[in-house]
Amino acid sequence: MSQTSKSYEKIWVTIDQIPDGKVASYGQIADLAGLPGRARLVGKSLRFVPPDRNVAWYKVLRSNGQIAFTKGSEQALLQTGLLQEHGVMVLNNRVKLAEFQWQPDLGELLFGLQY
DNA sequence: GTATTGACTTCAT
DNA sequence: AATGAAGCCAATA
Repeated sequence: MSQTSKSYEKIWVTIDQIPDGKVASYGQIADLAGLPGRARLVGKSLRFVPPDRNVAWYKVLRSNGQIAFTKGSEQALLQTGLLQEHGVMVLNNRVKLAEFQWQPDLGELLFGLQY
């Protein structure tokens, strides 16, 4: 097992903890996964997600609430649709973080990370 | 081994 | 609000 694949695992597990209707930023996920400063690694890892693993990549946004893809791109539109299906309002390629950013409490984190 | 790239973030214009 | 530079670090070439 390489160190990096373990990091990916932690990232994916962390993303799995984001409840429906909430979102998180790349940096936030990196921090919660025990990888402070590795925001870009989170983005990387999402390209490496195996197909058989369901990771809610669409709940991960930039630190300012914007979708990471170019506005109008196919991926951005897809992500927008998925977010809205899950109860997150998306306006002009952005989410209002004040309302929708995930604020994890200790209970949720411990429950998720024990696996 | 060096160089470039990017699903990022922050600070400064 | 918009844009750009710098910092960042693992993956690629």
